[in-house]
Amino acid sequence: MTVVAFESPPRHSTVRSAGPVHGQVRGAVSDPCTTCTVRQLSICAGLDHDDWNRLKQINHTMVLEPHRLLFQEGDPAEHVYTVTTGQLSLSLSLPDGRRQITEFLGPGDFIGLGLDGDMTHHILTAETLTEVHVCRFPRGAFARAMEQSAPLGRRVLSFASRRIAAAGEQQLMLGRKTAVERVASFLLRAARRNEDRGAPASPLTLAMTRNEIADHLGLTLETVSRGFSRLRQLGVIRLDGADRVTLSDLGRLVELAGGD
Amino acid sequence: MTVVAFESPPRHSTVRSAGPVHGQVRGAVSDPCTTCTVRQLSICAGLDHDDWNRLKQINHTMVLEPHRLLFQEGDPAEHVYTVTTGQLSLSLSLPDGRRQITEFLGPGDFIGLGLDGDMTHHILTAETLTEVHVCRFPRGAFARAMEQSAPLGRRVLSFASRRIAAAGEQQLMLGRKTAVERVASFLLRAARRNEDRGAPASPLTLAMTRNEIADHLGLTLETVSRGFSRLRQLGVIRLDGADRVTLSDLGRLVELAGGD
DNA sequence: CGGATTTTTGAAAAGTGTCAAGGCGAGTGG
DNA sequence: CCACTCGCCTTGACACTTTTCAAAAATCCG
Repeated sequence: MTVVAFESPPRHSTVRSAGPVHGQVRGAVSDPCTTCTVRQLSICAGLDHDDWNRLKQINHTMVLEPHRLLFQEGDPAEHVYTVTTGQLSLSLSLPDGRRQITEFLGPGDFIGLGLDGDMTHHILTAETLTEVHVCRFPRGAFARAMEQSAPLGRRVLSFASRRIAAAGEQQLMLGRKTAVERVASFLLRAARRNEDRGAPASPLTLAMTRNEIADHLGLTLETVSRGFSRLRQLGVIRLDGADRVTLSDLGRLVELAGGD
Repeated sequence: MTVVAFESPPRHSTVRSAGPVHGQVRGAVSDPCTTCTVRQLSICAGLDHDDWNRLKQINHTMVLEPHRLLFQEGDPAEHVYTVTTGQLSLSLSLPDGRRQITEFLGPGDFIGLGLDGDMTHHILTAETLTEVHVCRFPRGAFARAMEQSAPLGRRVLSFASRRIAAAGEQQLMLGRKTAVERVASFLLRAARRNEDRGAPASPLTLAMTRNEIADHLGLTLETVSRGFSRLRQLGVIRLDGADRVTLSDLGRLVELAGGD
């Protein structure tokens, strides 16, 4: 990533440690999907059996190591993906390196839908946080499957709608919340995400570093760290290592998050 | 809008002047569309003639005065709209009144699509800046029309995609740009929007107040004003009154916007 | 023209970023 | 098994940007 020096660009999220590896091979591509079971595809997209029959012919499974790029801003967009295992980040960057992570994705999420027909290149970067398994579909074939199956089309539009709603929340957070409120909001969303998957909300394990959280919350890693410390002092959370967080007072956490 | 006092919520975007009127009648609803011509609907959604035939039966025209709410967060969402004339804002608020305007809309934009089937209530507030004309469609009928017409479906998904892309840009701006960069970005987007409509980019007329711009950029109105002044001092823009802006050096404006 | 609203500008305060040092934990090699 | 190294996290002190509070200037509109 080229770093261009401007007059006095705030350092903020400039990459402080070496960037991720981004070699020729971006992940191992297995043969047409033998590992992608109906259950997995169902996790992917909530598809019914018919949809699966339509899609199973065209999908591949990919396994990516941590800290690999699935694609970058500007790459040609030839595929759509659904995550089955692991977590990754979607981000946008300014020419001088400042980065904004728009979303953390996990099992069940689509990647690469934020493009209509004329847009042939990715507008953001997808990077793995952990080892990640994805199902990959050629864009065209996926679009055709979508037009043949009204339920699939609805599901995709519904996913897009939820992304727009989430983007609005994120904008409210970035534009109007204080540092502590942002950290609290972040933990709250992580907890709700756990619950949506049927997992307990409370002892949650973060797959991302303070720096990545900072790039998501529009803060610096130091401020994020101070946010965690503050919440700990207030008795709202407990930290067992940097990545294990127990939420001891959810009601108060909601208040501290801006009450929403 | 109820204002709840918390410990020490930063004032930021708290409404400083009286809120907008929000009476029983939110706009005059005319008879099934006589004023909505094919051309207008085409502006609305880029629809072809068949789509128009499908939709013309179910749409109404509404005319709204400036500073009226089309709907609010929490209102039941029964309709979808397209704007034919005027401008309005979409916003989200925290319980204590802090507000984030996620988008300014104008002719050709959809309103109310950010909801899937299960979501029956609006998650944001739509407020007119100027007099606004919209075409209104019952949600269900619009959804049915969408499933019958693949082009319409594609167009809606494409619109959703562009919104997601725009939301990403906005998040990058809110999370990572300085005050001056935000103001510059805002002007640049307004200019590009003009160009997209075939209008000249340069002498642009702002329909929104400094306070509304501030709520869009995640700043205070004072900081926005200082941003305009700074850009004027730098010779990048010229101001004829607060709402008429001439962009005298577009290249430099792009640099000042973060170079993107 | 005059009152109200909005915008601009100034000065002080607050919040967050920057720089710097030290700590903790995981993985490695002796 | 322990010491070492490396990366990440935490904490402190200070600087800087933006907010807050206040007042003057400009603009709008009857």
